[in-house]
Amino acid sequence: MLDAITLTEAYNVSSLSDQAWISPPMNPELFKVACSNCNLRELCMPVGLQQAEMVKLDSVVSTRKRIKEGSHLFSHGDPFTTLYAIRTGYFKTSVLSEDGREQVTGFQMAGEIIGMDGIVSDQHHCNAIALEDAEVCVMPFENVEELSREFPVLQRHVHKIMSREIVRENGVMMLLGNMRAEERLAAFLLNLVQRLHARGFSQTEFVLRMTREEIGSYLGMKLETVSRTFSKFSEEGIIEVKQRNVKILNPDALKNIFTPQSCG
Amino acid sequence: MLDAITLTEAYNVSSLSDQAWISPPMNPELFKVACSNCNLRELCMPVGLQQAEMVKLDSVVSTRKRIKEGSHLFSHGDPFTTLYAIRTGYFKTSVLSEDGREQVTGFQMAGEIIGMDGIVSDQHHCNAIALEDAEVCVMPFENVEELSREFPVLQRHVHKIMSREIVRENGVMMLLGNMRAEERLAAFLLNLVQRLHARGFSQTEFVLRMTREEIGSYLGMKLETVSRTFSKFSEEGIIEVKQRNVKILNPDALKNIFTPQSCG
DNA sequence: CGAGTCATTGATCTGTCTCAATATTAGTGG
DNA sequence: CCACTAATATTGAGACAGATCAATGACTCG
Repeated sequence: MLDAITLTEAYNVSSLSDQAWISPPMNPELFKVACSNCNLRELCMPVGLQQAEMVKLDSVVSTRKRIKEGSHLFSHGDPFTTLYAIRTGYFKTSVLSEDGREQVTGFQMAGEIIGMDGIVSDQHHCNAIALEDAEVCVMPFENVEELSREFPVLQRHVHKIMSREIVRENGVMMLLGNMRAEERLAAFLLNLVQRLHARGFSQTEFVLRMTREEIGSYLGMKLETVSRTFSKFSEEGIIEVKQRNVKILNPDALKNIFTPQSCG
Repeated sequence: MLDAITLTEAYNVSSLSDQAWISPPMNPELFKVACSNCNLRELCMPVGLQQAEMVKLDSVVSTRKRIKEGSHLFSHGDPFTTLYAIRTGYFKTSVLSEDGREQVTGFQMAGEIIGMDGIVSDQHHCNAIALEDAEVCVMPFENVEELSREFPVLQRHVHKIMSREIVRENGVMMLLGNMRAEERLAAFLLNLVQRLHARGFSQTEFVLRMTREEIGSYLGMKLETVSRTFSKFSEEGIIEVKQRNVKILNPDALKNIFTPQSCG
């Protein structure tokens, strides 16, 4: 069985780091069909399951589904029936206010679970939109619940996934309620890099999958402010930015942005 | 069996509305010991359970616990073992940034469940602090999970409670990311009134349990701005404010505050 | 190559913060 | 019961971070 280190190495691109601004390797061939044989199993639904349980989990995943860049995996109001595990590609989730303002509530990547917003009222509250061509595992929630009743380990894992989302959103509330523009962007970049690193990508350079406007919506600031803040970090030698390509030159400086001052 | 209407009437104070600024009736005698006989069962854990299931649920609630105003039910870093159902009193939950800034993540009242932030890492991420003397039902999470495996209805309910929290936080993100000070306070008041009404209290007048600073922390604004916005609503005849006593004179005007403009 | 989308940068404006002073209320002890 | 204190709330004046408006530049894709 692959451990986390092996997984990391399988995706590691640091040996390619002399080629600047490369895209992360998103070759679909790397992914096997079943959970029990999936490269993402250390990050995704099967975490902590025994082999026998994991084989059972394979039966939970009913189908796979491809989503074209820009199209909706689900939309506000859609009936909720299933959770989705992201295999490849990136998503954003967002909510719309009654008067049409969009708030991006998160950016999701491979191994992350989306759709939990739909459980409470059997219909989705968010929109989930692919930021690039993507593939997801369809996990009918009935199946998840049934298997959860059988396997306490899976039950606990499902609870942890939902709890993690609650805690993540607490962090976003801290960000939106208490931080200045620079702090927000620094927190965003650090979080992104940390999650990419957990998937075996470089800790220093990556390609943003979202526009300045989407970043701004997520961080509660205007796209111009996002752009200006990127430029400021760049002038200070903390990062290098070319459009959506970002290289972190001084991670410590990014972490030291945080000082108690006014918010927005 | 009491239905929701009966519950509402049991708590209704509208007949006392000529006495302005009264406190909601929080007589502990109203509450019976067991879930199966609790006035809050239409709002709390037992929603949708059959009598037999509810009797079983009684065994989940191991003990009750009293918390003095200002003291912590749990704190960041505390080991997580149980969820809590609020019987009486109000709580705030908050997170602290590394440099000591507080972000209030929510205000909770009778019938609401807190502690779910602890599941993901077996320790709490939030602080939960009583805003007045309070009483909670202690529900060891092991028990909850065990009974969930037995009763799909309870399992689904637990999932819904967590999903509801995710959706609630999405709403707060919208508020913090996209709304002006007036909109934030209006949304806050409307939400509070709606939840109080569901518990049988007046739709028009109530007593705030939290300081201006705590409201401000929750809404991502300074206490002075909270106070000014209260005064503005008051000058416009939308509400009447005397310190923590609030009377909503024109609910429609509150709902019409929302117009797409700049945020914070 | 051309049109549309996305990003950058500048100049100005404004909502909210900051600092500061005062008013109100609740709690305490004599 | 009333002073005294601490906590909380209100209000004012000025400052500033980020929004807005606007123009230009860079990239993508058919």
